[in-house]
Amino acid sequence: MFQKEQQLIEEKIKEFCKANDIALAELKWQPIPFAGEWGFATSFFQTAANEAKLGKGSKLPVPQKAQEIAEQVKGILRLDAQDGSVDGISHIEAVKGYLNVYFKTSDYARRVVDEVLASGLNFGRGAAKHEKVMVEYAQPNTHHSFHIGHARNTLLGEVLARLVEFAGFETIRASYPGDLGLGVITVMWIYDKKYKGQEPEGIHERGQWLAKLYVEATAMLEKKEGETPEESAKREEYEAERREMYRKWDAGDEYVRNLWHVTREWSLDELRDVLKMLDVKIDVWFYESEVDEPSKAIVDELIAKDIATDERPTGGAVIVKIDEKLGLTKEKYRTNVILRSDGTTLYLTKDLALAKVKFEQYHVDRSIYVVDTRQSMHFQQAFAILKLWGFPQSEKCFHLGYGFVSLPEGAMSARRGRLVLFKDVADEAVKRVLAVETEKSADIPAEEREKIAYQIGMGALTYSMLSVDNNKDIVFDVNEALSFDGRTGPYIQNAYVRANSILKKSKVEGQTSDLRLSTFDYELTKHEIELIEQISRFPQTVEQAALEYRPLVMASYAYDLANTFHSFYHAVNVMQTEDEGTRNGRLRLVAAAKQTIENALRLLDIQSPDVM
RNA sequence: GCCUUCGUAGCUCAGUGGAUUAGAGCGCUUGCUUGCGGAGCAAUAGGUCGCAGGUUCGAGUCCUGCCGAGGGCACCA
Repeated sequence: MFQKEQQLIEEKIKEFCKANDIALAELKWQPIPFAGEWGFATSFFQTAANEAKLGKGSKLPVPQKAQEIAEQVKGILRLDAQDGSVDGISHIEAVKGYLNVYFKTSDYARRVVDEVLASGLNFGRGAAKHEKVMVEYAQPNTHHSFHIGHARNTLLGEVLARLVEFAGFETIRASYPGDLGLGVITVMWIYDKKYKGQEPEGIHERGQWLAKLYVEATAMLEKKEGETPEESAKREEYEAERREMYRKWDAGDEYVRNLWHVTREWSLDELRDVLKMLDVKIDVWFYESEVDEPSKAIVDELIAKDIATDERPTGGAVIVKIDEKLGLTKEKYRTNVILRSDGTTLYLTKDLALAKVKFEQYHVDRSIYVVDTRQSMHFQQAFAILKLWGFPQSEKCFHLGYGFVSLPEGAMSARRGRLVLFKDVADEAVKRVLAVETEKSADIPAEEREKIAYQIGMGALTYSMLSVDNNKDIVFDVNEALSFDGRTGPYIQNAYVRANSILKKSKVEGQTSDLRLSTFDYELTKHEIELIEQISRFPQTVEQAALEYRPLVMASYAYDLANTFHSFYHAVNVMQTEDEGTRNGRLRLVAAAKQTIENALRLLDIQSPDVM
């Protein structure tokens, strides 16, 4: 925001150092980390260290030397500032080896608030990056149900997509459901055997029913301790039936394929509804079943290019000796199979084929995979093979791994049906918020309450998933996830509601342009200064979160911003401000804060309710 | 054995090269509602940043080793 002034000062420092033969190190600017006033700062420690190494100048310890340089620089800058050549700067200080350049508060406040209100929903949006990013997430298996672990995956992916999109990248959202394999066949087998023709009412009931069938089927097929010969025979008979169904599916048997299509659609109906609940709009659907057959073609290509080794003639598989092909002497990526000896494909085969499609058909420059951290080896191998294959994009492939979500009683298990379903948690969230609403917000019409309860409840759940760094495991506790106090989604939403409430009361909602004359030339309190400071950091936070692929950076920022607003709210009473100019300035500041909170929440896939 | 993630307050977690005194939330203790909605604010207590070396003017942050925990290592996904 003050690049011009910063540049000017930088020039003067360089001139000074050149004239005085000081080996100036690179100037790194940062905001002054003290509350109450703002500006930018740089240190001279590196420069002082350089001088010491060269044995030049006074033999002071580095910190003192840095301070000496800072003071000298301050000396020359002050003269210029008094000449009026550095606009918008109030004063300059040399403290502990740092040069602090302070802004004129009224100028700074006006610039920040003006920019936010002029940009609105686009405040913080980055300039076009001219690169295409594809984020792959929401890859649950069909014929199961969407649980809380899938929710973490989907929210991380969606927020990442929103971040890179807002930061200026052209963004494609991709989903890759696993719709084939033994788990899928198992559900179809028991359905066909025991429940043919049945179909529960309701999208979620029907999807969840499939997950229950899987549990039942697994129990029927699992070997038990001390089973009788009759039981063993029964179990083996079931197993044979399941194998036969898999064979028929593979052979394209019409009946089995039809059964598969119908039941798969039940799962996808449920998935699509969950995504709608999470406000996620997927652009491209890659089904595992659709990339399976085409992926076999790339195996031949990799053999022809001498990247893969065909050991089928000796009864083996098709493998890639990754380390050897890369010329590595120490084992790192090792060797992996890309085609089984029986000619069927693997996870890796399909991911390689899919990557090719992403690069060649979708022209993706950066490819991000939001997948469980346990698969990091798989992705390292896949990216290494893509590099061997000659795709320069392999350098910009990124696996956003995340720790798995478990329950206080242990890991979730689809086989045993020990799952916490997303839909159940969402319903519980709404129930809990409604209970609070009824108590605290009796004035809100009943028909509105349900909608608000959903926004708040999902805000709590979503924030709880995003406020932990992605590489950490989460032990899911409903009471923690749906907490409304402290560092939570509702806390941030409440800051938005309060800002909204002030604006509504002051009747300037939607016509803040009438306050354009406010110039912030009154003495700002430290709470106002901190709020403006926090707001001004939003654009760089967007940039950082997007380039580092870290939703947590934005989640932390949103909390800090809300926290600063809540403090401001208590310390400064806007409506009771007597001086009209001051009150108008504060109203504009509240409008800017409201806008920034809304923009931050939107990036976090959390809604901003007007009242709560 | 090799690779990888991690070890910060009683608990859950931020902070990953620079600024007094390492920060939040929960929990504990205590104030604040005749004020724009208290899902809030303010204050107090609580830390040899796993251990030991090293690099650096400067290390919770980088490097090495050790201890402890999780995850992964060719025909599952």
